[in-house]
Amino acid sequence: MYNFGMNQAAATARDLRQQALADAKRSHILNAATSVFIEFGLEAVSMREIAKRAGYTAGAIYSYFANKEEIYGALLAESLERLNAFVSEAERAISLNEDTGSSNDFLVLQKSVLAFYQFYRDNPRDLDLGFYLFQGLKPRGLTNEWDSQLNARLRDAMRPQEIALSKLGFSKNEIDTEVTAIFAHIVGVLLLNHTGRIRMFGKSADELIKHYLDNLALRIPKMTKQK
Amino acid sequence: MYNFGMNQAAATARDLRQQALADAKRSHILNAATSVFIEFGLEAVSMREIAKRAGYTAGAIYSYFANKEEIYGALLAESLERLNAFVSEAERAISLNEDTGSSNDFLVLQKSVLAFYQFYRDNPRDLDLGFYLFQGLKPRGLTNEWDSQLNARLRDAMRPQEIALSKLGFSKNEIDTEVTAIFAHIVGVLLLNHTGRIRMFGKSADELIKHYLDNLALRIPKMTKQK
Amino acid sequence: MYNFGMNQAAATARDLRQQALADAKRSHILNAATSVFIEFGLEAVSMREIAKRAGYTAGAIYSYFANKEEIYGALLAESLERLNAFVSEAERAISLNEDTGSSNDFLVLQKSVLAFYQFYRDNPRDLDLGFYLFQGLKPRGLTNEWDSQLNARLRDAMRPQEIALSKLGFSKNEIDTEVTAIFAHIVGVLLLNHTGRIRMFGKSADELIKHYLDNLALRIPKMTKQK
Amino acid sequence: MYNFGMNQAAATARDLRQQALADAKRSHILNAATSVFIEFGLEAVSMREIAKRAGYTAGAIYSYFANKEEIYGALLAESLERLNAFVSEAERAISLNEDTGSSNDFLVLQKSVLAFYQFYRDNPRDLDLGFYLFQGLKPRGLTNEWDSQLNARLRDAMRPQEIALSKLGFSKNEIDTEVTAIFAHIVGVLLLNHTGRIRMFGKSADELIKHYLDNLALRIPKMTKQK
DNA sequence: AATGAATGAGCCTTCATTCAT
DNA sequence: CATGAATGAAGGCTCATTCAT
Repeated sequence: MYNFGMNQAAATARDLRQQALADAKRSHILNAATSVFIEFGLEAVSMREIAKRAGYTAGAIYSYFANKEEIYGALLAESLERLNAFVSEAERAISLNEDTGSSNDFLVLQKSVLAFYQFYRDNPRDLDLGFYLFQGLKPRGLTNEWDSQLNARLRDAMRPQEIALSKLGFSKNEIDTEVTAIFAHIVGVLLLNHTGRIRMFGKSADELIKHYLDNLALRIPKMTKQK
Repeated sequence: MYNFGMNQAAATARDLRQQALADAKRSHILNAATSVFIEFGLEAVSMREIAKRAGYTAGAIYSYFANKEEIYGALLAESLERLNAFVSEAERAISLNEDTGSSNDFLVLQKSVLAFYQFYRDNPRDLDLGFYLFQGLKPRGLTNEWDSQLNARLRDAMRPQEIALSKLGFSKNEIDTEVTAIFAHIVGVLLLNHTGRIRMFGKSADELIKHYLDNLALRIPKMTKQK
Repeated sequence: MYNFGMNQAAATARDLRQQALADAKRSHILNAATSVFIEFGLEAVSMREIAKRAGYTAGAIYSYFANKEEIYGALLAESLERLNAFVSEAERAISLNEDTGSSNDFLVLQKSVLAFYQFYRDNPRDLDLGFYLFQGLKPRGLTNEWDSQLNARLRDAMRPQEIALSKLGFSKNEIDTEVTAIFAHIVGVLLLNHTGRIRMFGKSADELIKHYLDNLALRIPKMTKQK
Repeated sequence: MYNFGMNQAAATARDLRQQALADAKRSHILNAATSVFIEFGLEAVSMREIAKRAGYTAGAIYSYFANKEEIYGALLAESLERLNAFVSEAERAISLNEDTGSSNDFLVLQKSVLAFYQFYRDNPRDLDLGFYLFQGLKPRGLTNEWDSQLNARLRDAMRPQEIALSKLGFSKNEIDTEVTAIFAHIVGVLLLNHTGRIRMFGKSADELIKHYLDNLALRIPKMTKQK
């Protein structure tokens, strides 16, 4: 009520500090969850285990997350952020040494696709999490709003591809098709690769992605027109 | 155990009979497991539930399967059998009203790919199992030999595609690449479809598969040569 | 399947024995529950505690009862059986040294009411259970059928009163009213007594019941008529 | 804590102010508890819930109440206050349009009994609390002094009945008996009604109370004498 | 071979309460 | 004074697995 000798700014500052602290702890718990997840897989991620890793009692976690599904959701969100950061970084790298001409558009497309692919290739646990996103999240933990937001972030990571496709002369409808197909293909290849089943075919994941991109190049309207 | 006054031959005959009986019961239990699985999904497949369906007690199952993972493995094998049966059936259907010419080879390729895809599209539970094969199976349930055998059956289901590709003029190496790519693509599309995330892109699974096959047609060596 | 050297009768005998054994264990668990209940009250009756008393693991209880509420229900049913046994016994005691005349009918009424009252006065834990019956049982544990059955057993315990009232000339409607009023009064007195609040009034429970019966005597149609 | 340069009088004045403040806050918390209790029942009254309603954190409550049981006790006291207010109000309503004569005394008795009954009939949550008072309150929350005080308030609510009975010619001893019996009867009827078990008898609570009052009328000394 | 009892570990969650800040 | 983090105990329940019979 009373605020003797503490001005509004100080109070706000304290709130901010506390908020930051809480965020840090949330983050700490999330890290614990991630480490359990990495070490033992998703089904081992129990509240008890997370708490143990984080140095807490099981009950303490509930100060930060309403339930288990919310933790999963947060894990997922964080993963998608990293994906986006990675993709953006790749895009920026290209822009820096860009030259002109439509050939560059395809290069951007390539790099964007590759970045998406490589992120999951090099971070297999995020792939697992991604699969979980696509399958297991219970309604409680994944409200429609949450769901939309996560979907949106996933699409964000594919935005560069869309833009590149657009510049390359694909129509709106074609873009949707190609982007979806690219996504599906990457997912398929990643799954094959991640589970080691790809050995069964004697091919490498990188090869397959390259193959797909090469064939995609054959379908580029602008290039085709130029012919 | 004891073998009072029974000669070796008789004993062997009895063993055989008993073996047959045991196999039949194993099969019976597997059927029960499958039905639970199909009806309620993989996480509902508990020992108790399987046993109940099979008309047994939970404990009884352990006379036939060492543990739960072994059942999962067997479930998987059975699923792959059904996949192969479905694909073979599709192939046979084509052969019956076959006409001559290389256009028919592509038709066979198409039908083979579609059969593979449709099996999992229409039997989502088997898709779940398939993902489980690729991910969750504990070593206990999946010995190396088992693994190879399951892999082999999976490849069997893609054999018709390989043959068709061969007839269409693809080289050995190209065949491997294309088959792997097809497989990856189908898997990706199925995953997208199964989890409903495909809606996010405004495309249908069938559309995507058709799109892929259409593009594949453009790469057929024989057809290209004919031009 | 096969039943070598064991005739049907033997099999049945074994089933019966097993059934008896299971019943005995159910009963054992119920006793454990009762003892916990008596010692610490209803809210201390947890599955873990019951199990501990019974010498079991918590999970083991679920072989005999589907859930906690079912245990409560069984406890209750058993309590009502004892109530009925007690009331019947009191009734029989009267019949033995019965003399004729309507005065005897009132005696029966008195004894019936008293038996009901005394059972709960002398078995306060059954009273607690009874209150629980009337209040707390969750739907799961108390299906409508269960509920009806328990209600029926409760009414059974009041049947002697109804019959006596009938013999004493009360009409059907009057009987219903009086029986309900008697029941309510007994319940109220028992509650007051059980919780010790009755001291607040400087009266004893026995006194109050006597008072009620005395006043009831003044309303007896046959006696009134005789006047 | 510290009292730098402040004389005793000033300190006392401040203490008083603080005491008043603390009382107000206690009251505020109690109101919150009451509202939770009325809305969701006793078992929903958790420290967290109370705190939330009061705009506090759970921990803050402990500045005003030693523990949960103490809150229950206070809740009870407040409930009894409302009961008394209701009964007094009913009494006052009669006094206003009073006429003379002994018939009015019985009317007052009737109204007093009815008010008591109706309060709990129409406020079932308070009935729950009442039962809790009579049963569940742990020693911690209910010191002897507390207990006496609550008892006293309960008796207060029956004072009008006692006075009316006295005016109607009942002796001291008879009054005690009748008041206790009335209380017991009301409690029994309320319990039956509240739990819905009354349906089992095909009677209504109001009917039963009326029945009891009618019979009580037959025992009124003054009226009997007049006859 | 099959039962059914039993275990023991595990699950998520809730709660009153304490305490440093 | 009030917060919010944290505890620790408890709650009901499920499940794969084992084992005597």
